[in-house]
Amino acid sequence: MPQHHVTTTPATSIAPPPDDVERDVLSPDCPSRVILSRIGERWTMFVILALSRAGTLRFTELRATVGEVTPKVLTETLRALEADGLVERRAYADSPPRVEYSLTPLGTSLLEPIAAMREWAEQHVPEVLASRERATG
Amino acid sequence: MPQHHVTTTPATSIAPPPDDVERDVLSPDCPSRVILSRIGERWTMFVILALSRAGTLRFTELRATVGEVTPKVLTETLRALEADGLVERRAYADSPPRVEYSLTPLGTSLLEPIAAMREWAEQHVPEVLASRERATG
DNA sequence: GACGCCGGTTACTTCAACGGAACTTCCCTC
DNA sequence: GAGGGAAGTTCCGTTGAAGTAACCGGCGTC
Repeated sequence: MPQHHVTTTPATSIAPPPDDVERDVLSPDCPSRVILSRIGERWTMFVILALSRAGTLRFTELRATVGEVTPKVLTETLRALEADGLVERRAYADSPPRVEYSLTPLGTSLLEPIAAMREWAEQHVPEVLASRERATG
Repeated sequence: MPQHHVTTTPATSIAPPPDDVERDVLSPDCPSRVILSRIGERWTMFVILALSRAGTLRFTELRATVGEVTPKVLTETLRALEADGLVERRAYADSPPRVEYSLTPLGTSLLEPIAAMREWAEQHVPEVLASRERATG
């Protein structure tokens, strides 16, 4: 007895022609969403910042910088960054194998907006955390 | 590199005292991670941008702007943003109920780094997507 | 007195991210 | 020929965000 023909979640087409901002941010191709969801992933920022300071790092060096990422997850992170053109992977046919990772120019250019976000974060996240605590803890 | 008694996966405490950048970005309280993982969530940017343009919106207005978010998820998103002090929720004892959402000053201040990120995204995400496509598609 | 609206809630399911542990290949050294 | 090191891969399990679908409570209207 679906009294509520409220179509619980229909809403398709109840929206007035949404302007570009709203539509944009919902699209899987929305530029902001593409990049924010990438750098919002657990280990992405770690890799980018580590490479930005070191210039070039090998797989095990990246891993040794923090003892808590498993090789599987680090590989996934690096492959994603490589696919996005943000990180370059250079493999040498040495033995033992040697693979070096570094930021591409594109990856380097991302450091600027990241810095802006970091600045805001360092200034304001204490407020955010305090507010979060007030709301139940 | 003196220490190569590096065991395969334990890695707890093999890391040399990491400097602040690396340690920081790993902490759950790392300012950057706090804010990036918040705005990286599926609907957060939508809410922030919609409120920044409209000033104030009611629950159903937010929902109507795009017909694809369920009330449950929108509620969760708004509650999280409210707990973080980024969004303000004002409920009126009217009938039918009326609830208005708007950005707090803190939430408004976040628009600036978001704009920087959006600018980068609009300039460079096409490259990212092209690169992604090259890598298998 | 059922209907509909608003702003939700509750219960269940699905999916991708993340994590743990062990195994692999190639070559080198002991 | 045992072991080691680099850079992974494979299998499996957990978790949490997101989605589906349905229900609710006050109130004003028909």
